[in-house]
Amino acid sequence: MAHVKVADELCTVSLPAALLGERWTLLLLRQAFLGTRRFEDFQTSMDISRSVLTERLGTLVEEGILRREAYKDVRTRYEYRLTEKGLDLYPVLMALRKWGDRWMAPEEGPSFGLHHRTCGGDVGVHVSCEGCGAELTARDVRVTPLRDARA
Amino acid sequence: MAHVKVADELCTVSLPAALLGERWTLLLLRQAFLGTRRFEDFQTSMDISRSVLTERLGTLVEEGILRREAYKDVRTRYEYRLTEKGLDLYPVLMALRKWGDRWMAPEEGPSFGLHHRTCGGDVGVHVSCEGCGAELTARDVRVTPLRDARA
DNA sequence: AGCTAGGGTTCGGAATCCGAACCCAAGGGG
DNA sequence: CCCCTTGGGTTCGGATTCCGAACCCTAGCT
Repeated sequence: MAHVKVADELCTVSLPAALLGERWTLLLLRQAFLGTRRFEDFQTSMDISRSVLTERLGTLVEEGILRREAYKDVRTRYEYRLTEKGLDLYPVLMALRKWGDRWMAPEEGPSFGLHHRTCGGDVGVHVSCEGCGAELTARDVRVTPLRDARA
Repeated sequence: MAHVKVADELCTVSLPAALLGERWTLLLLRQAFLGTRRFEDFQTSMDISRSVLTERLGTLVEEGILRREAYKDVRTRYEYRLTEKGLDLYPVLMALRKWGDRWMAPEEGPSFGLHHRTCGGDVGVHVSCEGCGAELTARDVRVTPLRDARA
């Protein structure tokens, strides 16, 4: 594997990476998956500045990952909820968590547990071959530049 | 699911998220998985400033995700290679790519293909139950705060 | 002796981030 | 009727971080 070069603007890893690799965005999504929906709750639970939070929520809405929706509490409030596109980021967060559990876990273990709602089993994340079903690591995968490869 | 609060410093999602959510880090890892190893190659392939690259490579080495190693070319050079801890981030990158393929792919499709080296099959990423094997979405998972939960 | 290449470091200016203060609309209380 | 509170923001000045460009150092090559 000799230093494959790809055009960033067209790479389906770098596009999401640029988005999620912005400060706070991943944390914000973690909160969203934990059920946080309101501006105030995001702000206090993550300890982010209000201006930056406004901005991040804004780009996530623009990107179609969150949806801003009015609803009636005692009066009109807004909530930010994951769209289908947003929910589809679940594997990314789970992969992150698996890695965190293994390599960065504090002594006391993870701060919350995740279990299959119906059978109680642990949640796993696996990279596998759609063809033969084998579990794959980076070494088992061949990378083929499809276009725009120069060196 | 009513807005679970967790201490950030102890959460195994936010710890890695803080690390990977730093600008450039995810892109750098993508390059690493594509086989890039040398300072110059990282710099030109990602178009990152040299000072920031030095810094990022430094923190990744500190974190034990990359290893800086001297080797003999025509003379002594250095390369940055993924450690076991680094290689273990593969599922994160794959999950990112799957999502990118589905939601941000340019017209022409992804810029490179990934296939199982031995059977040629597509690479998949799945969140599933370790107990019953069922494929899981966010909705199928119950979150249980294990400690430090306050509201 | 001078040139080149890899791998950095060191600037000063530009873009981001932050905390704190402010704004505004809609109830609620007195 | 007036003031207070709450959610959801916006605005501001100062502190960080980022960036590009220039510089440095070492070995080999010519």
